[in-house]
Parts: sequence; C-alpha cells; structure tokens
Amino acid sequence: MPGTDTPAAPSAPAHATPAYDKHAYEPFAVTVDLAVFTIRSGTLHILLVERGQEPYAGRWALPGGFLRPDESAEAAARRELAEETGLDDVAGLHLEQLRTYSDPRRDPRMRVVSVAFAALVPDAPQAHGGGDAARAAWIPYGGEDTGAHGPLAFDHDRILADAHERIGGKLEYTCLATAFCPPEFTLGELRHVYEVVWGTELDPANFRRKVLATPGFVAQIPGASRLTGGRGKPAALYRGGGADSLHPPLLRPAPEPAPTEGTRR
Amino acid sequence: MPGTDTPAAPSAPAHATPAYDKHAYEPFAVTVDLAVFTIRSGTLHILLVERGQEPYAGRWALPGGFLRPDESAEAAARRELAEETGLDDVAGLHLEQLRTYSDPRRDPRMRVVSVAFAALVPDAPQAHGGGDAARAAWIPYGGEDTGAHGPLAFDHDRILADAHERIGGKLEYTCLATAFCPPEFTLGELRHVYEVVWGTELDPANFRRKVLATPGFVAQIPGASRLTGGRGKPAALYRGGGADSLHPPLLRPAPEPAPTEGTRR
DNA sequence: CCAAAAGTGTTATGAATACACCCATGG
DNA sequence: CCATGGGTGTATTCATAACACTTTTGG
Repeated sequence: MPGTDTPAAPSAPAHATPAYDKHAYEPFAVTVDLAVFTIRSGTLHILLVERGQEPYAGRWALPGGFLRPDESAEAAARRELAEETGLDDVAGLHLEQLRTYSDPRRDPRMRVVSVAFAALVPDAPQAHGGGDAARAAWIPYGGEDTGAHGPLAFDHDRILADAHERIGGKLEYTCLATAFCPPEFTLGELRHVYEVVWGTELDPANFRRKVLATPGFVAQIPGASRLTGGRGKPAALYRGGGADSLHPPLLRPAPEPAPTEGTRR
Repeated sequence: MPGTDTPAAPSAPAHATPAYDKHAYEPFAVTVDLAVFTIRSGTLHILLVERGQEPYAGRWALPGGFLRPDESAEAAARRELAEETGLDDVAGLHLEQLRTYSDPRRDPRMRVVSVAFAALVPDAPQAHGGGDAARAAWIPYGGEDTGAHGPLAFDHDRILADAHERIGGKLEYTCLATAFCPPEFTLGELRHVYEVVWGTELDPANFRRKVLATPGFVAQIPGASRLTGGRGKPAALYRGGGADSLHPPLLRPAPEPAPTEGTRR
C-alpha cells in the first residue's frame, strides 16, 4: 500500500519492487454505487434499479458496477452515470465522492468494497430502459422512512441517507443548487430546490435577496422571463454564475425543538 | 457490486449466487492511509513514516496498510493508528474517513485503491519507534508548500492537503477542536487549535464568548485553574461538553482580497 | 512596574427574519 | 376580481467584529 510496507500484508515480500504477488491475498472487488438525485414534478427523486437475482432479488438498489482495471472510481462512476441515465452530457453533471463502504459482510457473496458517489441531474430524462439488463426508474425519495422504494438492497439505505445528508449540507455553503436546475431557471425554481431537498419552506423574499447578494451565485439573463406554473407574474431567468462557494452560507432553519434535551442557546 | 449485476464485470456469471469467481478479475489491493494531526510545541504536526524501499525510497509517506480480509476500512485505520502512534486509548480518538483515492497509476507496482482517513491526537506521544520497521516521526505540517517534509511519496501530498482542508472546515461547524486538546484544557488552548489549523489569529474575547454561548461545546471544571505559558492570569479549565455540532457555526475569517477578481460584497 | 494572558463590557455593523405591500398574469 | 407567484421595502432581532478596560500572574 502506498504509505508503508507493513507486515499487515501477509507474505508480501517487502522488497518486491515492480509488483507484489498479485494473488497472494483474498481478492477484493471494488465497485462504485451511485445515489443520483433529481427533481421531478416538484419532489425529490432517486434513480434506482430493480435487482433480478439473489441476494435481494426484487429489491430496489442503487445503480453501480465494478471498477475496470484501468479506471479510477470517479471515471467508473461517470461511466455508470451515463449508462444508467442515458444522458450524453454527463461530463457537466455534478458528481461527487461520498465515502467508501467496506463492511466485510455488506455483500454476502464476497468481499466488496464500494466507493459511493452522489450525483445531481437537472432535468430527469425518461425513466429509460438502461444499458443494463436491470430495470431502472426514478423513484420518489423516501427520506427518513424508506418511503416508496422500501428497504433497498445491501447497505444502500444507509448510502442513500448519507448522500441526502451530504447534498443537503452542501446546499448551505456552496452554489450546488444550480446543478439541479436546467441551464435557465427562475429564482423560484432555485428556491424550490432548497425546499425539496431540505423539506422546509423558505421565505421567497429573503431567499431572493440572499441569492442576489452573493456575487457569482446566479447571473440574470437580460431580457428573458418565463411563466411558472401558469399563475403569477412572469419571472426573470437566471444562469449559474460560476461561483461555487457561498460566503456567508445559507443555513437551513434549525430543526426546532431539541428532542428531549436542553434549550438551544 | 452490490447494486446491480452489470456486464461491467467481464465473465462474472450473473446467476452465480453464493460467490463470484473470486479470481476472475485483476485483483485490487485495498489499503488505508492516515493523515494524523496533532499540535506540538504550538504548531501543527503530522505523523509520517520514512520509506525504506522503492518506489519513493527515503521519502516521507503517510502511515497506512492493507485491509485484512475480515475488517472494514474503519477498523483497519484504527488498528494502524494504534500501531503507528503507540497509543492505547485509540478508541476515543477522532478518526474520520476522508475519501478514497483510486487513480490507476497512483502506485507503480500494482493497482492499489486507498481509503484515506484523517485523525486527531490530543497530546502527541513520543515520536515513538512504531510497531513497523519503518521509522515514524511527528513532522511540522508544511501547508501549501510541502514544508519541512518535502514532497511525500505517492499522492500523499494531495491526501494530506485534502485532510487539512477537511479538518479546517470541520472546525467551523463542529466541536471537533476539543479532539486536539487534552481532557482538561483552557479556552486559550482551544483557541490556539483554531489559530494553528487555520493559520489565522482570533480575538480572544470574541472567541471566548462564542464558545461559552454554544451549549455543550465545553463545560467548566468548577474549582480548577492553570497557568499557561508562565505569564498571565491563571485560566479556568474546561472539558469537552458532549455536543458535536456548532449552531451557529464559527466561520473562519475570509481570506481577505480575492486574488485577481471582483469585490467581495 | 511591566509584559502577558485571562476575563468583562460596549458599541457598531452586518445578516437573517418576519412581515407588509405592490405587480403581473391566468382563470 | 381573485388567486398565485414575482418582486420591493422595512423594522426587529441576533451575531459578529473591533476595541477599551480590568484582573492576575511572573519577571
């Protein structure tokens, strides 16, 4: 392992320079798993595939696959993202490493270490057939309870929850929210991203001010405007502004009462 | 891969239930690498080991090692932490997964996927001999430039920089700083953690108020006080308060002038 | 007495909140 | 004309930053 030559690797000759004995150890499979979020019909959706085989046959699972011998986890994740969503412009999508799940018993078949990623897709393409045999679909995200998708296969409920938490947190101090939006969007749509991911309501006026006061968050498209939802005044259109960090941050409202414990502040 | 049974795994029979063909693929080695920080004589230090063999013989590297067949990356990291630091109470130390580094060419010898961790040690034990053959030592952290430790082996400069950035960020919105401190500490010492990690100076008065106003950040030890650095008034002693999140956050001062670009608000 | 650090107080500035209010559109 | 959402204005509240000042120690 890069780092040290420790006795932790049994029978690995510490002096072997060009290569270790590649088959001296029980092999690890390394995979990527993807939590792909989008907003469809006003709510948060997640891309899932239905498993055809045991274990967990019939359950929903996160899309994913093996690392190929010559690709990094990031490359594998982006490849899977393209395959599973059927999109072409995958290059521009937000894709971010979450963490690695390595419990020895997370897959009953063999030792599988999985690098999990979170991805955001602006406009969900059709449920799609997918490049793979497995059926893929956009499923409403369940949140705390496992919602419409029921318990997922393997440790994917955990991964999904971690991914949601990460995305929600990143909205606070980055301009990530625009990654959920089409190239041109209204401030109402941008606000809706926050509301859907956080599960809260935000004051439209204050949100507007905050976003506009942050240089580089959004840039207005001069003449353009669009009707949203039929009713109401046409809204000005914006593009992402190039910035990626948010100073000062846009903190989500604190989850009011501490459960069974002391006062806050 | 938990998730889908994709054709991404060549020659893996999709119907094989109890086990894949374990040796059908080029094996991946999975390791952990540790960025272990501490504060020694007032500055940030990092635990490094000196490499004895090629590649990168003579260079400093992050401590680390292989995952054993039956342990998770977290377990392996904690085991390595104990081995390399020589500490016993490793159970209570802060250890957090950073991310996974998987570039196909990051180790010239073979395919190595490494799960990196960041750890904090309150009082640095002696430089120690270490359980391993390699020499280990606490080296002053270099920051942007590679400082005293020179370029590290493999991609460890990158890992170390990522770890430092993560730690610095987490100080903002968690109570992590107490993990750098001994069980009993003064507010000046706690402030020093922030200053050393962030590389800035903080107003003692405001820092004090902020910390005390956050419920659960610290708890005063009634009668106790201690002299710090010889000079000055004796300071009250505190313990960690059990909370782990910081609401509202303690933001680090913005790095003053944007390099070549617009005004900041 | 002086330097240094702990600890207290005060003020000014800026941000977030919670509204009230007007505008433009579809029904 | 009314419901709906966009957009503007404003007052209150809260947090922070900046800095003056007192206290307690070692030299």
